[in-house]
Amino acid sequence: MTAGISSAPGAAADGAGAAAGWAPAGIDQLEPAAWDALRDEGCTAVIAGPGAGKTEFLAQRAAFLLQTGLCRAPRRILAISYKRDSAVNLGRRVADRVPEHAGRFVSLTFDAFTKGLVDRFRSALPHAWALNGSYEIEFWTGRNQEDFVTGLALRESGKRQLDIFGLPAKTAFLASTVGGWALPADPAGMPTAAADYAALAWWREHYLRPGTQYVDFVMLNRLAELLVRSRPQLRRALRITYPYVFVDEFQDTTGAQLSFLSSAFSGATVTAVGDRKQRIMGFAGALPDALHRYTVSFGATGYELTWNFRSSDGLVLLQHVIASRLDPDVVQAVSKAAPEAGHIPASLWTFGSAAREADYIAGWIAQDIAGSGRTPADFALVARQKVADYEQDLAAALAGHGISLRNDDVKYGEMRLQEMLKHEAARLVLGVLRLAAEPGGLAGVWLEVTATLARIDGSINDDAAVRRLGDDLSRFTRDLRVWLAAVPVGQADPAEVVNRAAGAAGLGRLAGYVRSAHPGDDITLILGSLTERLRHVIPGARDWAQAFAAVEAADAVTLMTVHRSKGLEYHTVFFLGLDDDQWWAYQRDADEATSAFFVGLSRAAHRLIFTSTSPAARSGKIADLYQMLDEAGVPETRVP
DNA sequence: TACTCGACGCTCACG
DNA sequence: GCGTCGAGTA
Repeated sequence: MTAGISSAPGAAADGAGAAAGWAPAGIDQLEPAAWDALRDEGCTAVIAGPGAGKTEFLAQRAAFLLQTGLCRAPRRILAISYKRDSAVNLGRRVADRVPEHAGRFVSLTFDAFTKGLVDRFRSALPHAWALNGSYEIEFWTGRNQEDFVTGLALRESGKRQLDIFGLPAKTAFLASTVGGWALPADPAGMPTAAADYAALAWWREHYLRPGTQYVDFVMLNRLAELLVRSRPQLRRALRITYPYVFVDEFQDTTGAQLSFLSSAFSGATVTAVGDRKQRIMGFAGALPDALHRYTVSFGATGYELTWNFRSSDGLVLLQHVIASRLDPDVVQAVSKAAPEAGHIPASLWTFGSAAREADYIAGWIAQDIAGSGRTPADFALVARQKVADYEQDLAAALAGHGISLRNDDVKYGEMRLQEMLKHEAARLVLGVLRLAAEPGGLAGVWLEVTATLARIDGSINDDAAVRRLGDDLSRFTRDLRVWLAAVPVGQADPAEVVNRAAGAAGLGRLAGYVRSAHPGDDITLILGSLTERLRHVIPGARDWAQAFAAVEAADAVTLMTVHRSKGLEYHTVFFLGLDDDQWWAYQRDADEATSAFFVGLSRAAHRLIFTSTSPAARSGKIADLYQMLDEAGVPETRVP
């Protein structure tokens, strides 16, 4: 854990001397290419395949810059990610590694950063693009965009031709057409190119208008880009504050984001990390060659990390077969994972029916858990898409062995399960229910619930008031327990159960609290979602305690799409549905589909099992994928 | 009210 | 590629 520490934390000294003596803290080893990239004083493009320890590399690079004084106080490092989760994770990792400098590491999503610029410097926007009052953020659907393009084509030509301008339809209109147009400081002249003309028309309809102005995050990005391009003072201030910029998952960068980076940070030292082989956001506007374009325009030095800290030898060999298909020049990765004996690294199981598949997988997982001490959370079931198709059979089969299945992607009411379970209000209500159903033994839940109640009450620092809240809570849960005891699980109305529990805080006060503490969130949506989730788990529960625990499903086998699995890892991964139905889009973009295949299969650390219920798939549209498995020597088992 | 036909989403995402 | 949903028809 502490191997390799040779620089005292905080012993920041000047320049090259300190840099030469610096060594990473908190990890055992770093591969040579990572060392070189980490100490490079210019812009870098770091190719990091699955399991390369991207987050750790960035955290160590941050430690290097902060501890050696290359990034001297009060200057900061700006780290840009795409997902909120990733931004939070990276921030946390840096705080772990260099707590004394954590305040100078700013980890944000791309959209959070650009929106923040527009909000803080809105008065500096060129007159023609001024924000008049408070704007509204709109989430336009593909349909909205298509209607706009159709309408524009109709107005301009009288002909109902979608692609009259050769414009992309659906969500690509905002991502490419609006995102691809740099706002002119003075929009007096009419753009001549059709795409730019359409982009301006979009701005006219939604933004350059009297009354409320509507934007989405692509438009906020364009406004932020205009801001830094047209105000040299702001650009200078940004570069002084953030001389170092990190961009994670660079292969997912859109054209708009790349243009923002160039306008805002072309003088800064940028560290871009990514892997073209994991580019699976093309349909949402990610550029096909973002890393290459960045390398050219920023004059970045390329590095390739080839150690894989996640996957065993056999799996790394399999990954190489698919990686070579995506990039013939790819360097063979080297497994640095602790080996585990006794596993067949990869196999392919084929079944006669979906029911048989679910039964067999469930039994196999149960047996493996019983014999190994692993927990359900060590297993993931990954599918290309439409995971809901699998959920019922698998959940029932696993439940037969006392194992629960969690589908983070599924929406209950208006919210995704993952989102809902993290929300303070849902956690409060669920906590109250669990306290009522399981008296004693849930100390952590008690603390969380009383803390939330104190925040709602505004009495968090008033000991007497907090004690009173605790007493009220005891009384409340006791009454709720009596009520629950009188209602059998199967016969209760979940909505009433949730509403009663919400009464612990007072429904009106809870709603008011959510409005002020979580602007934009809606208590009725949250409680509605929790109600639906409860309704969903009740049939499988023997009593209330079981039902409430099942809502959270903390130790469960996870079922998810390839897209959600990105960045995660599991001991054993089942890659479900190697058939034409799941992979119908293969023909549309074989490269992106192969990348999705690569992302999904590279989540596995020790065991990977592909499954199919369609014997015809081997010679169907995804014959290529099967051929790669054959090439890698993956054995096939026909399960009767 | 029952039926047909055709368009469309699927995979992500934001304070 | 296919299931789902909405518009249109009788």
